[in-house]
Order: sequence, then structure tokens, then C-alpha cells
Amino acid sequence: MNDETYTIGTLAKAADVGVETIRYYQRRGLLAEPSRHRGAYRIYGAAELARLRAIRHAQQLGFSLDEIAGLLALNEEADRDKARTLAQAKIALIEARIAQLAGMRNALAELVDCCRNTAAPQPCPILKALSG
Amino acid sequence: MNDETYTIGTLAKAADVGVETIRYYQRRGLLAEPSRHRGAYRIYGAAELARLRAIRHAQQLGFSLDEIAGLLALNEEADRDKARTLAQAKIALIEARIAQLAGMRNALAELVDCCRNTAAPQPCPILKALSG
DNA sequence: CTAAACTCCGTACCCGACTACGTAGTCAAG
DNA sequence: CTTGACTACGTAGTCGGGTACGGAGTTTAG
Repeated sequence: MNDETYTIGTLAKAADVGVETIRYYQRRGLLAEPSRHRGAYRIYGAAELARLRAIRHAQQLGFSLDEIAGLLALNEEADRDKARTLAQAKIALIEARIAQLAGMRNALAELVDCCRNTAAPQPCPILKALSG
Repeated sequence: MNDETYTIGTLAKAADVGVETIRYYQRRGLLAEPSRHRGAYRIYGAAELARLRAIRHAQQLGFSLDEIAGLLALNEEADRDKARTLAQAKIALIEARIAQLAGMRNALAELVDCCRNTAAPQPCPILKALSG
């Protein structure tokens, strides 16, 4: 085994994922079924390693595995508009989620402030906000 | 049945949750088992409705059902510090998540900008960033 | 040659918060 | 008194992204 081919275990180490994850990606259709050594063990090359890293990268950008499958099926030259549209839609979703989280944070921060500015015989504003 | 008591169905409507959700909350210990009409149907009052609304409110603030169970077990006067500590910890988690999402959004926005500033024969920067 | 390490496969399980299903029992209106 | 809506219960399924298990076959190092 030279440094251009991998078994599932060495590929998993190289891409920093689990062996089961690679099998899972194959079941999901994210990774093509590779050739086999005498019909038994899977053999991978540099292309599969790059693809695994691409999947991880896209995940960090916020795409789901289904979306990644779609993205990786696009042509780098012909499908520029599609890719940009998908990325922009994802940005909008991320921003909506950020706005929602910011609202939660502000509401909580206000309750905490309020709690700090009142003293013991009065009920805690945080708990009171929930029950009343 | 006057307007102070509910069956599980009318309570569900009043709190805008599903019937199964109420049974689920009882299994989870978030809602006490109510008394029964002749040992069969559950009977609820205004207190249960308030508690259901409190649970939904706390969920909107970002707490999990386990955390809500803890919060609702606190005493409004004696446990102010505990409640404030929990709220502050939740704020920290929310802010961390916001920061992570902001990073994703910025990375994606940069790729989209880059894609818009180059033309067709070159590969799409978004797709290229994934595969290479 | 043997023992350890690796790989094969299918299936089941994990998280959280529900939601759905099926079969029986119960209740209110007409 | 019947019919239809509601309720009871336990169990299983949903979503996404994996992780774990177990028994068999394969490969590699010593």
C-alpha cells in the first residue's frame, strides 16, 4: 500500500472522521462506492480524501448532508449561479437564526439585570417571568 | 365543565399545544399527574394552564425541557442566585452559538462576493472552495 | 504460524422533543 | 340508546448525523 491508496481505516485517520462515518456517507450517496481489493476491502485514493474534506468543510459552512450532495453534484463552471443562489439562501437562514438567538439573549439578559437590581424578599424576576 | 376546569383536549387548545405533548410532559415530570374524573379522564385547572405557558415561554428563551424542570422546581424567593446563574450560563451558550453562526455567515458571504466578481470560464469559487 | 489488528456487513441505538398509531373505554348530544 | 367525538394507554416512528455492536473473514507483523 503506497501513500496514494488508503483502506477505510487509514482514510478515516487522514480525513479525521470515523470509519463508520465513511460507510455512512457511502450509504447516503455522498461518496461513491470505491473499488475493492480482491472484492473484499475498499480501496480509496486521493480523490476520496479530498471529497471527505470537502464534505467536512461544507458542514462547517452550515450545509446539511443532503445539501452537500447537491452542491458536490454541481459543475464548477456551468452551475455558478445555482451555487451562489444556494449559498445566499443559506446565509439568509443563518442570519434569521442569529436574529432569533439574539432575541433570546436580550430577553434573558434583561431578566438577569432585573434580578440583580431587586432584593431577596421580592420574587426572582426570572422565575416570575416564567410562572406569571 | 365550567371555565376553570379542562379536559386534556381543551387544555391543549388553550395552551396551543398538542394533546400528546401534555401527556409527554407528564411522563417527563414537567407537569404533575392531575386528578381524574371518576378515575378515568384527567381534569386540569388554571394552574396547569399557567405551567404549560411557562414551559413554552422558557423554551422560547432557549432552555431545554430538563432545564425547565429544574427552573420550575426553584423557589422564587430563596433560589434567586441559582436562577440567575442558570440564565447567565444560557446566555453564554447562546452567544457562543451566535459567534459560530456569524463566522459561517462571513465565510459564505465572502465566497458569494468572490463568485460575483469573477466570470464564467473560471470555476465558481464556492464550489472550488469545497473541492480544493 | 499465530495472534493482533483490521475490515466486512446488517442492524440497532443515541440525542431532544415530540408525533403517530391502534385498540379500548367514556362521555354528551340528539 | 345510539352515534360520534373525545380520552386512555403503551409502543413505535420522526428528524439528522452519526455511533455501537457482534460475529465472521482478511491481512500483517513478528
